[in-house]
Amino acid sequence: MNTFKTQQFAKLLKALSGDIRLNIISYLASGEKCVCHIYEYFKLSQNLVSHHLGILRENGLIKDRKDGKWVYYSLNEQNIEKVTHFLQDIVQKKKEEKDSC
Amino acid sequence: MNTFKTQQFAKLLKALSGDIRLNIISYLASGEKCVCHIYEYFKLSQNLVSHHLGILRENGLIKDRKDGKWVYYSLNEQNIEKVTHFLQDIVQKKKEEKDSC
DNA sequence: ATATTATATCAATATAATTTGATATATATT
DNA sequence: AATATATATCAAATTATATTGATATAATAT
Repeated sequence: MNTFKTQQFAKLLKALSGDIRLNIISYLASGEKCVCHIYEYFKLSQNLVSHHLGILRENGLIKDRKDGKWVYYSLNEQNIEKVTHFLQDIVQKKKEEKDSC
Repeated sequence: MNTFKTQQFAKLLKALSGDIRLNIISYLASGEKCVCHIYEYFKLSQNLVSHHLGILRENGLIKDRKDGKWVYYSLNEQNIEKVTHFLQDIVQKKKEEKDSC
């Protein structure tokens, strides 16, 4: 079943695709946040948010920074952009296909 | 839990995020294909591919066109681009945040 | 009319993701 | 040292998604 590359992006897209996780990503666009701010903001349990942050972190979509007892999370823009570029390339390829008709 | 808009995009991303579905999307970048070509290309069962095409179609990510007994599928670039723009906006917002420091 | 081909759908099962509750770890405060 | 706080992790339960096999529909060909 096709390329390793596509499989990798499918994994990244899956990580982004959860309702909670996409909201967290959106929230982090306004800057670095510690876990407690995130779960208070969304009124979700600490362990649930921690779990979703873990998935985003494991997939390289966010970065973590520890300071005292707090862990601050922020966007890893470069990897998010890899996803947008992958999709953009597909759309672009389609457009070029059209031009050559 | 946050905005309707984010929820919608989470749904679109989920539709894109399956390994099979993302491969189909990639394949359709090279032009319109009928269902039989798609499942033969990937060596998958007809009903499985039909199911995944249904999900992509319901989410507006691909378009269908019936011709005789064939159904041809093609990318709905506009809606795919809505997803990339959504993600791009998040990254952009983060960058602006940085600039103002 | 019958048979064939392309696609979709349905029901059952298998697999995976999410959520909850409990506990562990590490840091900070008293 | 004992307590409190922030975060992570684990196991169990719930819910969602993927896959398979069987059947339905609709168009075409004989």
